[in-house]
Amino acid sequence: MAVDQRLRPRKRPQQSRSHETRQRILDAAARIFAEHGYSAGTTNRIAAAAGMSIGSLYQYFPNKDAIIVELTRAHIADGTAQLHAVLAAGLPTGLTERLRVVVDATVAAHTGGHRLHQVLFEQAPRPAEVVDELRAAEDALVEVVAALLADDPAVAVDDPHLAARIVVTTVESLVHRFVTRDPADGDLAALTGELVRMLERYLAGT
Amino acid sequence: MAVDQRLRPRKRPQQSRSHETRQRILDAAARIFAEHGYSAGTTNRIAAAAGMSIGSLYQYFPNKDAIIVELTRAHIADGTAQLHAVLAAGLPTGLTERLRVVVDATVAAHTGGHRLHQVLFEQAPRPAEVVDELRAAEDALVEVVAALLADDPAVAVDDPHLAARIVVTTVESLVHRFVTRDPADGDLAALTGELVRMLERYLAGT
Amino acid sequence: MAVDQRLRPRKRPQQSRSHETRQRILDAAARIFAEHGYSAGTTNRIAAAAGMSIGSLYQYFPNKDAIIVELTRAHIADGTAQLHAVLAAGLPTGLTERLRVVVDATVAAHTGGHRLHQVLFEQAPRPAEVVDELRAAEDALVEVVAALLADDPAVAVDDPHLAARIVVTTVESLVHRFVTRDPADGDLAALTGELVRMLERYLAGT
Amino acid sequence: MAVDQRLRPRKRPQQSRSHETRQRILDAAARIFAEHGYSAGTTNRIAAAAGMSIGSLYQYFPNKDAIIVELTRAHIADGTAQLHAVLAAGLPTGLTERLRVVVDATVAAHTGGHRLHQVLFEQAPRPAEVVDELRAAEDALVEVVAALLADDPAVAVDDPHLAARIVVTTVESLVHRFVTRDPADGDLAALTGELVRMLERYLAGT
DNA sequence: CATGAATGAGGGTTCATTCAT
DNA sequence: AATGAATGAACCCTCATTCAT
Repeated sequence: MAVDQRLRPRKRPQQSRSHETRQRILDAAARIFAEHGYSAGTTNRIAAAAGMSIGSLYQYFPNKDAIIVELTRAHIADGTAQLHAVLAAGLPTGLTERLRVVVDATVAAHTGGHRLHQVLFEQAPRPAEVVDELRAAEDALVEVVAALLADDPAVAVDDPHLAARIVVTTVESLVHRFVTRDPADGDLAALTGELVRMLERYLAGT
Repeated sequence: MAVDQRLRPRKRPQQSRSHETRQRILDAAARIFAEHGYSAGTTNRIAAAAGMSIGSLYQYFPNKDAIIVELTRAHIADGTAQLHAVLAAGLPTGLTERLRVVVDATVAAHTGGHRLHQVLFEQAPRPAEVVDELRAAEDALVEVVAALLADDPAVAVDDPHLAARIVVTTVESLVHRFVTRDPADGDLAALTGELVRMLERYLAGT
Repeated sequence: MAVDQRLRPRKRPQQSRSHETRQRILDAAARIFAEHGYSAGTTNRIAAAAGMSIGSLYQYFPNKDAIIVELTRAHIADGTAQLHAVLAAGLPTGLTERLRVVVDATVAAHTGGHRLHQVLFEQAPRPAEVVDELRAAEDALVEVVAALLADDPAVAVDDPHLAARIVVTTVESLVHRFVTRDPADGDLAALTGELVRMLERYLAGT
Repeated sequence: MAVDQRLRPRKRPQQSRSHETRQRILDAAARIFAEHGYSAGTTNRIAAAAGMSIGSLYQYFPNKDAIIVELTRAHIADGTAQLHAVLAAGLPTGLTERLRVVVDATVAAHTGGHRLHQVLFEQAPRPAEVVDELRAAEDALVEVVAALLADDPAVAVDDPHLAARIVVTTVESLVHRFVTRDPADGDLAALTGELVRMLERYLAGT
């Protein structure tokens, strides 16, 4: 799995100034992509939004896709961090409550940024590298959830690992669907409520 | 709901030859889009793949998006037809068996064409018209499933309609995920098996 | 204005049939060019408006510009005929009245067809051939007017030929300007009235 | 009267270099349009004639018509400036002499650039914006001439405003005609001479 | 003669990327 | 480092014209 040469950052953040500039570009890119979509989110527009020249932008990122990659990485990291924060904050005791918390956290992670999420995960070309990272992040999460399920006496599943994978995937997929498909707020509540119920029954077994 | 003028077909198949040519273009477009993605799937490439000049292509479709729309429509029609065929063939009696059949049909509908599916449903701009059709097709399916659930004594859900929506969405989303994530065949079997189990437990209630 | 079927000969001589088809094309072209302008007046549109296939059109005219040339020729012939008709109908006796009649005839020749006139004389490329014909027609007209001026005792100009050229050109140019520049009807009357007065004073001398 | 968005210049001349480049494009466009006409005056040809890439051209003008607009504006400004220079230089006292000066100035304004003038005023699509400017420029000129006529004791017209409009239009139209019709120099002199005589008699009245 | 599907050069325009200043 | 003018391949699409049927 050779690292794609084209995507390697040109410059290491040797100085904090440099790091700030990178961040300014990423912030601008996030705004621009969310507003214009992938193909209309031109590098010139991003540079303008970041308040710098296009030439400067290319001193921090070798090409447009490298920006996308960074943005995606940050997005993954954010999601992971948010979930880990929730887990670290201490989960409630009941299974239902736990699921509720996780689903809500996922909804929160999507809300507000789902336009960018859409660009990142639906429109932009995603290099194998990022796909791998995404998979790794998900696998890590599955691992954590599997452990939780194994420890929970209320859970009755044969293969906690498989169950964890289904749960994680289902939450992620459905929440994305629900959030993306411009539902009324009431709808979203009803759907997430039923999602929790489905998972609960599944995990609780007969 | 006026039909989007930009997307109107240019030529009615006045001759059987004409109809074949349209189909040739659509087939070529499906191949090209699956291979290159939406933006790199250029009209010139499609024309070349269809073995005709770019001018000819534009005699049959007014623009690139009209091709996408047609492809999407065909895709929806295919899926719908396949599912209705399954339902018409007579469902088995047990709940588990029924779910198994539906999930398998969905997997079959995805297999082979998931690259195209990805382009159609994730990358390409989708005009409101198609979004509406897609929603209508899904709503119709939800209706059918809701009726089935309401009639089934093994099913214990409060709101069959809501349950049907969750089931349909879950099957669709997860199967797409599973198929897209190039899993080994064994994996796919395990995942769909567990998916069936989840839905079964959900619907059977405590 | 359908010709009574029973009265039409069953078979026409090829020549006249061919002639009618040509005319159908020219009529259609006049409509299309007037409505769409030169470049948007495509040969396909013209063929469609003439109720025939594009292939047939090209059996009567070798290319688009040949149609333009024919149309221009017809336009010139029409204008000439109209003016000659006016002259043949017998001019009034007074100089003012005569000028009035000529100006009105020119306005009439422009009115209604000025969109086509514009296309023919402003947008379309005009081959040298047509330019020459146009000049010849104008020269002939100048000749006629010069003779009239020479015979008219009320006219006091040194060089009737030169005066005729100025008169003809002025009438033609200004009427075209007035008609083209979307004037209110009142405006047009005032302008043509003043135009007549200018010419009258010019010709009457001190 | 909102400025047509499509025609807004892309770049303000932030550097003097930039201003020169704009001018280079306009000069090249003037040459190309004069030589090839509007539709055959392609942006690529213009860029090539300006010695730059097509991309550069589009950094300075958002589209082909914006170039036409700019050229037209410059043309109008030139003509206006020339005439105002003549007026400011002090008109001669006699009516004939004054007319002579104005006609000569108009001829001078046309000479050399009449091919471009033809493209600009006959072939190219003219946005409402420019039409308005053109009309405004003409109206201003009419105003000035009307004042001159009203002040001149040798002038005997009922409505100086209307007379001024006729005079201005006539000079403009006929000079354009004369210059366009590639006459020998002698011809041009004779024609403009007679034009002056016509206007003189018209204005002097009986 | 009529048809209309097929052609493909060429049009205007965009945008990621480079490089001289 | 920063700038932004310059680049040009590539995109989508049009339309006059041809030619097999």
